[in-house]
Parts: sequence; C-alpha cells; structure tokens
Amino acid sequence: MQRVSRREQLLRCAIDLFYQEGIQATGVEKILSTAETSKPTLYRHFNSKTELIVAALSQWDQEARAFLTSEARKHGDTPKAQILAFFDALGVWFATPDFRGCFCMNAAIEFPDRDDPIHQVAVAHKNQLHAFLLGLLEEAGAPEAEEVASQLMILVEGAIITAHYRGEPELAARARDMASEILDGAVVVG
Amino acid sequence: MQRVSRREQLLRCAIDLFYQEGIQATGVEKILSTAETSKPTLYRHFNSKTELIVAALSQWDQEARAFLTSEARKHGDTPKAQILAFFDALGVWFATPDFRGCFCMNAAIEFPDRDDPIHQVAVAHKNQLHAFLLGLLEEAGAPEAEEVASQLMILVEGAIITAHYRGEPELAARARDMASEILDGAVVVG
DNA sequence: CGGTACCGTTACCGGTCAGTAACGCTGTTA
DNA sequence: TAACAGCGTTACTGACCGGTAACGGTACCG
Repeated sequence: MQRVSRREQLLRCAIDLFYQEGIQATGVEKILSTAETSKPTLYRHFNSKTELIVAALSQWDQEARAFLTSEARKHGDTPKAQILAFFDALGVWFATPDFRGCFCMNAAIEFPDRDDPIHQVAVAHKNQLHAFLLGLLEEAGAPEAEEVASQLMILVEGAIITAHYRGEPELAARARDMASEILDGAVVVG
Repeated sequence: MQRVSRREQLLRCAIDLFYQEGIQATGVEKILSTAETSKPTLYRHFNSKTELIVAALSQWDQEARAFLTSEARKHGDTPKAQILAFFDALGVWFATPDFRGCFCMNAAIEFPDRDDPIHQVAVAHKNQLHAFLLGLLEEAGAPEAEEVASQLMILVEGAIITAHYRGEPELAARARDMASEILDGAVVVG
C-alpha cells in the first residue's frame, strides 16, 4: 500500500497551508495534523522547517511553471500567440477558488533577506519566468527583447497582485490587452 | 524638551523596522531598543502589537500617498502629464537606498486573512491610489476610465515588485512607457 | 528467520515573544 | 506645596513553537 509516500503527503499539506495562510503563520504542528502524521516523521524527511519551506517552494515553482509554459505552447503557434496564451493561462489560474497570489512572491516578501535561501528560491522562480518570456521574444526576433521582457514581467506581476487583493480574475485580460499592444509595437509581427 | 513625543518615536521606529525586516519577524523588544524606550511605555500608547502595526501602516500610507500625489500634481498640468509624473515619482522612490517595495503590499501578504484589520488597512491604501488615478482619468474625460485605471494599477504594482526583487529602479521608466501608450490609446489627448 | 527501513506515541527541552504588575522617579501645573 | 501625568526599571507570566530523545511497533526482503 502506501500509495503516496509520507514525504509527498507532508509536502502537499505544507504547500497548501503555507500558500493559504502564510508561511510564518503556519506552525509545524498544523501541517502534521493535516497530513495525519507525527513530528519525528517530518524531521526524518526534512532537517528543519526552513528545509521544508524550500522544498515546498521548489515543488510549487515546478508545477506552476509547468502549467503556464505548457499552456502557452499548447495554445499558440507563433511566439506572440504563445505569450498571449500565457496571459490567458494566468486568467484561469486567477479564477481558481483558492487563488492566493504567487506563492513565491509571497515567500520573497515574508523573507526579505536576500541571503535567505527561502528568498533565493522564490526569486529564482521569477527569473525562470523572465527567461521563458525572453526566449519567446528572441525567437520572434524582437530587437529589444530584454526591455520588452521586463515590461511583460511587470504586467505579469502586477496582474497577479491586483487580481489577488481585488479578487478580480478578469484583470488578466487587462494585462493581456496591454501585452498585445506592447508586442505590436515591438516589431513582433508573428 | 521632548521635541518628539514618545509615541511618534515609537511609531517611526516601528515603521522602519517593520518595513525593513518584515512585520512578523520584528519583535516588540527590537523596536523598544531602537526607540530607546521601555515596554510599558509602548503599551501605554498602543493596546497591542496589532494596534501598533495598524498605526504604522496608516502613517506610512499617508506619507507615501502624499508624496506620490503631490509630485504628480506638481510636475504636471494636464491629467496625462500628472499620471506620467506619478510614474516618475515612483522612479525616485525606487531609487531610495532602503527601498523595500510597498509596505502595505508586504503587510497584506504577511497577513492574508481578509478579516484581519491589518490586511484591511493595507488594501485600503491600494484603493486610495486607484481612486486617485481614476479621478485623473475622469477629469480627462476618458470614456472607459475604470478599465484604464485598473490597467494603470497593474503597471504600478508590477513596477513596484519587479523593481523590488531585481533592484532596478529604471523599471519605473518601463512602466511609464507602457502607461503613456495606454493613455494615448484611451482618448486622453491632454 | 533476522535484519532493516519506516513509522507512531509520548514526553520533553529551550527559546522566544506578547503582554502585565508593581514601584519609584521626574517634571509640570495649580 | 500638592497633585497629576508620563516615564523607566525590573521582573514575571503564560503561551507557543521548533526541534529532540527514547521506545516499541510493523512491513518488507534476503
């Protein structure tokens, strides 16, 4: 039996609780009761709470990025179409009932120290998204790809936050509109 | 003597420490030692740490909004010019050596519960900025002022965050460029 | 059979942190 | 002078939280 390992179980509950109620506000014991396991088991898999947080962030990072990038590639043949599909994917994410913003962004803010491993994992997520968009822009032959990528990231981050504390998923569409104009102006004709 | 009251002193240190190192991560005793006062004094002015946090956020909200809106009105005669001046003001804020993003945004993320008074004060700040931009757009006679205001807020928030964890104040200029295009397209000819 | 890997239970430690109590000092005002 | 308001000092409480120790149980695998 034991279809899912205790480690996965712990990680899943940690992601949910950290994401939903905040990292610092979530005690280890709450995760344990939710995962229906015991404290020693946790510390056999993770050496510290910090390590658990890092693992949770990494896992979430992979899943979120996989969703966004695969949606982008699925619903778009040209680079521009893929970028717009990326924003559409944001929209369906925002409409998720328990949407709480970007987990990594939240973590980076809860742990503002740049030397903190938690902070570093969180910003790494942002760098990966930036790199993804930059890749599409270069593929499209945009002359000032770097600048445009920065602009797109502004739109992505801004849409995430405003959608978060206004509870309006359609803000993704507003960001998408702006992205479309930006791309038209950036010689991305594709 | 006593040029500044103990209360102001406490509030100032609380703002600085909360903003710089995070709210939950900052213990009451750290604020006390920085403000060079004692614990009973704190609790004679504020009934709880939560009340201190709320007071700190309110104070910061007023100061930040006063800076941004006054800069906007000072360096612009038309509504469009004022909005662009608003983004310029963001740029000088970002270049501040101890810039740590938006205090209210950080607080809203650290205290994600919508019923939390801390959370409410934080989002109130965002609503006020939104209202300010919306007012300028209506003054300019923009037909879809609501939608444009939402777009501008996306730019503002996105610029704040990306500038924060990339340490690049010039991202305000990137956001300003996008805002300028948006305004041109929104029949804001001023 | 015997070893090993994993798990649960219980209890505990040490530290931190918000908040309070009691007392005495000092300056101001009337 | 007397009363009051604001402050400092010291010490304390009670709760929470991350992390550990010790022990016994169970399933798998050679």
